[in-house]
Amino acid sequence: MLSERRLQVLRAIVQDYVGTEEPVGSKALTERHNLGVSPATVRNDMAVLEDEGFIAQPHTSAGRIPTDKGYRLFVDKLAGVKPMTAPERRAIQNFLDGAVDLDDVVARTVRLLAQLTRQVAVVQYPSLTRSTVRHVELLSLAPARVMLVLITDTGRVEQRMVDCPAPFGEASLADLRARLNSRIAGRRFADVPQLVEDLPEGFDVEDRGTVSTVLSTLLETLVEENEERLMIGGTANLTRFGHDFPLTIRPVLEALEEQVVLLKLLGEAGDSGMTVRIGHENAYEGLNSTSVVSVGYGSGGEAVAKLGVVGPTRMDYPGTMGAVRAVARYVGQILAES
Amino acid sequence: MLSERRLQVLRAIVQDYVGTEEPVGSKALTERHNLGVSPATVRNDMAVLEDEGFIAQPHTSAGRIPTDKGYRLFVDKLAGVKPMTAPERRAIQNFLDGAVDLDDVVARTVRLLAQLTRQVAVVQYPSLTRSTVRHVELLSLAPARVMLVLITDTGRVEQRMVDCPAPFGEASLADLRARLNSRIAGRRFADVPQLVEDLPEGFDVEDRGTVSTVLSTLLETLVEENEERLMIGGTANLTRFGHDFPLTIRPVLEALEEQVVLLKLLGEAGDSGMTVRIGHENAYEGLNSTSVVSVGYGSGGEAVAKLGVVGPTRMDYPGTMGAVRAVARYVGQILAES
DNA sequence: CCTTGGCACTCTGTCCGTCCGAGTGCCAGC
DNA sequence: GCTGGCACTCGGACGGACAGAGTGCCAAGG
Repeated sequence: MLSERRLQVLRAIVQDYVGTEEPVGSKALTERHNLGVSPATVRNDMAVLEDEGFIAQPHTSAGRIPTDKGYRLFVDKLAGVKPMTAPERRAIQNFLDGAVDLDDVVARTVRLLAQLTRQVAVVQYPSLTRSTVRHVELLSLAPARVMLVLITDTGRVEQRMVDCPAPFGEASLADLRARLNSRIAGRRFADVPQLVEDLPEGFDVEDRGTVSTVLSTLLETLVEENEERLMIGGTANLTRFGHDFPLTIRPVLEALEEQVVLLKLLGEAGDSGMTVRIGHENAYEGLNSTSVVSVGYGSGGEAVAKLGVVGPTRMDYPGTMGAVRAVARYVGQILAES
Repeated sequence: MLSERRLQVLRAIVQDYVGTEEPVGSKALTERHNLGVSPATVRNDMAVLEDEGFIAQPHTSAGRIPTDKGYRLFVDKLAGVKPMTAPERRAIQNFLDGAVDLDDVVARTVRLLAQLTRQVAVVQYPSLTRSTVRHVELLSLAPARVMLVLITDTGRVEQRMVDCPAPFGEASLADLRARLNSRIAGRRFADVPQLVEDLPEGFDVEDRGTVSTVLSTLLETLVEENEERLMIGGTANLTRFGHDFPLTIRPVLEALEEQVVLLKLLGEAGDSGMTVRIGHENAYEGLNSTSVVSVGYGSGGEAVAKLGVVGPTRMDYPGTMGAVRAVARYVGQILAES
């Protein structure tokens, strides 16, 4: 186990490196933080920290920089979450309050997060699986063509075109609409399949084909759209990444374009509380030099989706975590109100 | 007026520079293109081209690179549009054919464009102004709460919550729904306001307030959502921009985040045919070192939105223009089918 | 009048050697 | 266990020399 002072040294190294982006040496450390010991002592501590794998030197006779393992320790043990100041909190609330619909809420959240953390923000749309059906609407567009519109309690709307095997009268449509809604309105998406299982049986034989088609499209929508969507922003902040540009930034941009990758990334993060994935802890290779800070958010006590930021491993963890947490909290409030 | 050979020299300079990214000199030119004259002659021609502002040298005794004006001339007079090959066209069609809804069409188009041109792709969602109403649906969510769903002929769906001044019965709602649709279904958005102007008059006094509220929300939707949306992709291609990275790439990323900027950019482009804006021709400063190639697309003969790519001024114009044109054409077809 | 080969000139990028400073590891002494 | 001292290493900056690419200009030739 590392002594208290060695932990302090590590903390100091992380803080300085995050600030200056330059390898930090023993002398500079003792000057900026009053550790009460001489550079020589710090050097000894650094040697130990390096042996243990918490820090490394880019080349002989350069200062030390934290390793992923070093950041891990820093996040777990040495750093708290820096709370937002009151004015910041007010600003967040004001900014989010202006949103008019779900898209707008998500868009504003992305902007806000990117601005607060000066990093790349990722916000997942509230998931369908955990949300409930508010209403299902069926519209007849042509004799054998129906549009299915699904409205969720989070304000999300999905629509699908259904080509019916046989013409379907207005009366039957109204009937189906009524029965469908009485069964599934207010219910969770996950429960829908079994709730509608025997629905076709109540209809005339000639309509059953169409009813089944509509239902299977509905179920498809639930599953397909479960491939959740997300929105990203603040990519311009990538330019602050480092000096060895193209190489670092390219894979990150590529990862950000692949929603699948990002969704997996968020999915792997723990369900409750804030998750910080540092460098190589990220399964996706392109993000091996980045850290991902994410947290769930939701209208009630339960998380319906996640949001977070992607930044260089060399980031201000306490500040970033504070911002992410605060934004998640306020977004949850906004969703609960609407 | 420039002689035929001088134009050829300019064309050769543009082609070589686009290929190599390096200033091109007289000797290299005569070697790669058989102009039938000596380097010395080419030098004279280059001096003239430089006087006229078509090319420039980064520093004395370096080769020449085209100026914005040079690219302009190249695009207008010297280069055609390179048509896609048959396999490419098939690939485009196959890829777009798999789309399931409007979002998917747009998403696929963005990917495709980015991949074909290896640049940043921008696709605007089909505009509401020029499209027509397919159906308006009204759902009663609570006694005094109505959800308005608007479906366009391009498959776009917009929804709005309406808080009514007074409770509104199901019968009245059905009545309104029927009257509304009979008036505006199939009509252009621009015509809707006057078509519904006197609609409240046909209702009972106690319902008129609600009807007006619903109508004004509908009109708002038309206007508000006219702030068109767009999707971008291929930002990873920005890493191929140039060597002087952060400075070049940053403003571009910023511009891409500002949908307003992009929409204005597309909006300024000519309505018919392909538009190429080169370097400083772009009003937005951050894009002064980029070129934007855009074109309208639509389901019928008429353009309902635009798509295009953003890339370095040093781009393969014929190839890019060919790809943009081909994609626009196929997207139009897909929209027409659905 | 246009083209051409020749020539002197001007830059830039690169290579190389030198030097300085920051930082280290180790050791002896407190 | 801390500290000061010391020798060592290495990377980055500086500067001069050099090669190469490219130019502009000029005089000669078609």
